[in-house]
Amino acid sequence: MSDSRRAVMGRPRGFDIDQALERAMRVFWARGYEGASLAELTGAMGITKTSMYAAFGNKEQLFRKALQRYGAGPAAYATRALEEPTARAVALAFLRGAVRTTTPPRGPSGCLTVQGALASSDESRAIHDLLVDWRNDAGVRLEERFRRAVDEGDLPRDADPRRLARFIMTMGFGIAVQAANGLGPAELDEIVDTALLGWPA
Amino acid sequence: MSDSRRAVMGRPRGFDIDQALERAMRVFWARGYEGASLAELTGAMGITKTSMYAAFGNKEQLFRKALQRYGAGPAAYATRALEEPTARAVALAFLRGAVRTTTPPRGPSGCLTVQGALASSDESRAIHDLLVDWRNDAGVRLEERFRRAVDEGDLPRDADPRRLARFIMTMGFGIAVQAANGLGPAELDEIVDTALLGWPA
DNA sequence: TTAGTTAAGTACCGGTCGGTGCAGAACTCT
DNA sequence: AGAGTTCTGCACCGACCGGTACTTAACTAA
Repeated sequence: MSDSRRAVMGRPRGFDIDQALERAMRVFWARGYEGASLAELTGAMGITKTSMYAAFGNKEQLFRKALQRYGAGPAAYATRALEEPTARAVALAFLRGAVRTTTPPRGPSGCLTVQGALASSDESRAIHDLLVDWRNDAGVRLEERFRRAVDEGDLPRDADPRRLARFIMTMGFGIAVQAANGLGPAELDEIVDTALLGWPA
Repeated sequence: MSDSRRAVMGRPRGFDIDQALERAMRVFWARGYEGASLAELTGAMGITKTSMYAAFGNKEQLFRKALQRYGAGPAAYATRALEEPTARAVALAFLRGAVRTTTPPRGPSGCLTVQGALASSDESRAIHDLLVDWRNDAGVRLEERFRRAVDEGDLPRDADPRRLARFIMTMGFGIAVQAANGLGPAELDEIVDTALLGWPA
């Protein structure tokens, strides 16, 4: 491994592919999949359409790569939250993370996976479905974590892990919309506190 | 008033303008503002582009009329809920209404005001802002209702009406996303029950 | 019948969409 | 140096975008 220093043939790429992807991700985040035009994407990436196609394939694959990067970066809080010791701490960390990510000091408000393609025309059905799966996967992982919490006695025996996970996911999605509506982190944190008032002891 | 039977000059309109608007609304609901093309809109409306422009002005005004119709029709639950006798009943009616409207037996899943233009390119910024205002207005009306509930002693003196309203709105938005994700009314009703567990006595 | 008014259908507008063909530039390998 | 390989910039593609000019159809008023 570590061929990164191996000399490669041909003209070397004239731009940082990671930085270009980061910028594309932010455009998709702000505009959604269909709302982001190639002109705006490549403009923000600082490269031409030709270079984008050579490096990423096409717009759809660029979005898929951007979504991967989003999951590993801004949305990593969702995975980290699962490591908290109690179900309540998981829920709190998850929602606080959602608040932080959807209200960055600079950068787009909201959540890429929600803004990406909630509604869309037929051509981008593939992206729409990809995002549905992405969001549902996050819910399933939360559900499994809560199920473990029941096993560990950290949640009451009669608690319904699936239901709790869906509730937390619903709050997360709602937070994304509220962030797009202009609410800031302080206001959203209040909402999170309110949501957890009824959390099973 | 009631000039509807007055004879009007010129060739009579060959389609039902109300029905056409209803169909346009459903296309916007499913596709969002930008995702709905004139071709698809007029196709569903059963008229030509020319007739649409003559009757509604342009795409943006068609959307505004469709949004009005949405507020008076599918989204009327939001206003009706305010008439419930207690704050808790208001919250429950609001969320149950959101569930029903976002999961119709036939017709698009989700909420038109959320799917419409969460993320969008610059050209449709006007529609984006219109929807932000629409959603925020709904929150303000809920807040006022909860404030009244505090005055009437129906909510505890220390309850924060704005915070509660924002929480309920957040749940409503989240429900819209979950509906778009494929959840059905039964599952969403469970989520609503979970959300109201911590509602102030 | 004729003039005036409004709607409908066709054919078209410039602009932008995502995507490419091609020539040349910049590199490695022999 | 020369061949082989890869990336870049420009010009361009057909398709579709929202929107419109113009002719014709269908009505009322005189």
